[in-house]
Amino acid sequence: MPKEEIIIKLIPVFRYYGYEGATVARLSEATGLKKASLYHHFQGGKEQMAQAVLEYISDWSDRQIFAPLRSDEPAKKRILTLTEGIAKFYESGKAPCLLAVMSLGEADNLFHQQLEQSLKKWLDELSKVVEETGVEQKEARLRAEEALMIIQGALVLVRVTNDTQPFKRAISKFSSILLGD
Amino acid sequence: MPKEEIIIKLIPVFRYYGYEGATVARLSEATGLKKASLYHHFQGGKEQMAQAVLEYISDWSDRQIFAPLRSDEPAKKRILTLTEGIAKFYESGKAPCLLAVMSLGEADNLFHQQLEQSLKKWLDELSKVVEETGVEQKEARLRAEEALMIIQGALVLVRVTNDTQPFKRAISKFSSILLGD
DNA sequence: TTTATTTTACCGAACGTTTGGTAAAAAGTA
DNA sequence: TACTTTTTACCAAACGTTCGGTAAAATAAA
Repeated sequence: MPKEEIIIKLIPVFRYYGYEGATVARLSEATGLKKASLYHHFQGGKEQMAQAVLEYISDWSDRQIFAPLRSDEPAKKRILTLTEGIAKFYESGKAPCLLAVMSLGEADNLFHQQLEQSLKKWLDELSKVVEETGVEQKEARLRAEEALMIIQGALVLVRVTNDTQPFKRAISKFSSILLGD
Repeated sequence: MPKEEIIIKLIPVFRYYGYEGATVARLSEATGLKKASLYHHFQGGKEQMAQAVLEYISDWSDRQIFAPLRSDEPAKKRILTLTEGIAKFYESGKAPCLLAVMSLGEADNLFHQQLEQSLKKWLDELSKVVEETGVEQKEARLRAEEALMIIQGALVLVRVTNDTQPFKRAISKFSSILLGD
């Protein structure tokens, strides 16, 4: 099995169970590979699997989220495209955010630095495109921050209520916050 | 040691490590009681400890958050008091939300129903007080929802960035969302 | 044949939990 | 009151299970 395919199958386990809840047994079941096969591909064990998943998500974001955000289209249109991307990224609110989930417990000790860096990238990239709509730096930063908060908060609400409606409203708010209504 | 004192010492472990990360060893260390002593107080084991913690937080919220929200003061003032209460509840953003943390992994299977009920209470109580400021039901509900999202999202941002500033801004937004600016 | 991949079988350590017990407090009895 | 019994609170040690991880053998691919 190609490594990328393995990683893709690992992702939802870390996403839904968190680092400590993502046992090697579960990771094995999700990939269809026996434990020892996983250790063949990831000699660093579970930590390396999580690392690979984080890197994969990071690369995926670069390609699917951030690159389109720097296209030559008008800033406002790029923000609307981004909004659709976010909805897919979080599967309409049904998929927890890996970043948020990994910022708890032991995982935070292991990965804090890159989690922080990933979030910083989100803030930076969002800020930048908002600035390009003619908003000054400070205000743009605040809007990026609030937009991310709304999404992260929506993910929690959806998880607890089993209702994706709040996420849809959050997605709508997301773009209106960035665009300033 | 009084049971309440034990529960209070259990809380931060579940809050910071999540259900699966909250090992009995950690719970033992946090309380100062040996494992077997914990099992003396909680025959249902770790699951019962988490249950007790959830109930304690629920009761605490009733007394410290929701009761003041139904006082005889003007609705706007009650909302401002609530805002201060929230800030304390989450220790200015440094303490993760137990509800959000327990909505992941195995804990969600065990406690989903009461987590859902707790969140519903937050939405209901917030909606109600917003309605009392003269806002119609549907709009009040949406404001309550957005206010909770902002707080939940802020907790994630604070956790990842180690910066409580976003939470302070979120707290400010929280009341302005409920009050309609 | 050589190399890469997967599997079975297994390991020590940590997991949540239970056992068997001590010491002190509470309750019952005289 | 004093004595006995019961209950409560706690702990050291061990339980069976599952954890993450490894070694050697079997299989597949080149």
